Amino acid sequence: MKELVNYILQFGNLNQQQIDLILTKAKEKDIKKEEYFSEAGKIAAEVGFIVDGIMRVCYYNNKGEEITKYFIDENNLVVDLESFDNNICSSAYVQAVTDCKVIVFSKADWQELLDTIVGWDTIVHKIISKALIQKVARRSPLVSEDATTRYLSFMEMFPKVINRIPLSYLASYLGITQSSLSRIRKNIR
Amino acid sequence: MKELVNYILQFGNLNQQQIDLILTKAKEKDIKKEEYFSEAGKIAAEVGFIVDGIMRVCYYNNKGEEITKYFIDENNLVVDLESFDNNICSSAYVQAVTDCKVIVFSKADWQELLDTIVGWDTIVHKIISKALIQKVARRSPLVSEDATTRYLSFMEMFPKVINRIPLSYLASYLGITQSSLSRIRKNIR
DNA sequence: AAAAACATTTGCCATATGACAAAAAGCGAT
DNA sequence: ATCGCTTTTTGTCATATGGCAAATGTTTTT
Repeated sequence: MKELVNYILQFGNLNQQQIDLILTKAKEKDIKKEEYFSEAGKIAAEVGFIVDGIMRVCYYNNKGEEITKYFIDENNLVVDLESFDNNICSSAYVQAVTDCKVIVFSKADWQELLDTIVGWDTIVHKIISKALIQKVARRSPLVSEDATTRYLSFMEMFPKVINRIPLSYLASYLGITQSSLSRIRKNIR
Repeated sequence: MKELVNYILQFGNLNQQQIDLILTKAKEKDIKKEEYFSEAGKIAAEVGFIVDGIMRVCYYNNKGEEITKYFIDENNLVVDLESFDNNICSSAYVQAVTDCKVIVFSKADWQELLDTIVGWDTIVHKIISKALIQKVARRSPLVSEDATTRYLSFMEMFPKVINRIPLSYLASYLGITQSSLSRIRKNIR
């Protein structure tokens, strides 16, 4: 739980009592490779914090292709915000790409913490804003760059991730086919 | 100012006194076509609300091309969050695409409102989260769709915007060249 | 170790998009 | 209406990427 506490304290201060309260609600959970953290068509029920492993957020586009919207790795929150906040069914699902260890909070517990701990809502908002800004910042450049540049940027940005994920997932994240990506890799060597 | 008040009240309740206080800080401002609302290399100094007109958020990529990251139109907030929140220089700039009428708040006034009005921070966070989620949702599909699909989606999503913006801006938003976009338009007719 | 299942690479060809330049159309100022 | 400037369209050709299928490589199961 140490990682979670460190992560939270980056965004604001809490006293020991508050931290302890948060930790009473936290449950460790293992998610095996390829299993789901949350599913499309359901309402997101948990907030998670990835201690170890990589997940991906996906959806099916109108051509029926499975698209990886983004990867989430260690020391990051994983939650389908739109679904969680608004109690609406999600159009996306979150799947473990590798075996994952996560710390989860149920929706009810999460709400209770928000109601109980003064300042917790501010911290949560900061965490979420930062994550969203990051998502936009990562996804946006993909639109205007060519495939090779996208791959190189990804490698630079996530050197630790790139060798732990299947080629096909990365290709769909980058918006290219898996054979194109394979050729790009060959050209780079 | 009616539009601004309506917009705000969608996200939470405020009493008349609180609304009045907010309005004392609000200043109307006209920005002519092609003028800047905020500039790259500077720290964002204002939060704006577009009453009329369209703006675009841009940056130069590493090839020196000007990229339009997104368009913002009527009844939306315009603020460079990363720069505004963290007091860091922005890498992006915001330019009026048409003549614009905006309501602006200086950073100091904005901060004062946050400190004074109970519940205002929650409303602001909701507004910002929603805007960020929307940005991700709009930008993401561009990665995996082909150019024609991107254009059609844009048309469907922003029928009121499409005829008020130059082709070149839209092309850079969609991640294609302006001649490709021109050809795509021809094929659709 | 062999077989089966899955992931990646490669070949071949079709197609979409880019690059560059010129022509055409649109628009504002006089 | 005309001129000059900007935006959009079009032509030509080069190139990147996609689609599909086969071959190769890798991992898992038995």
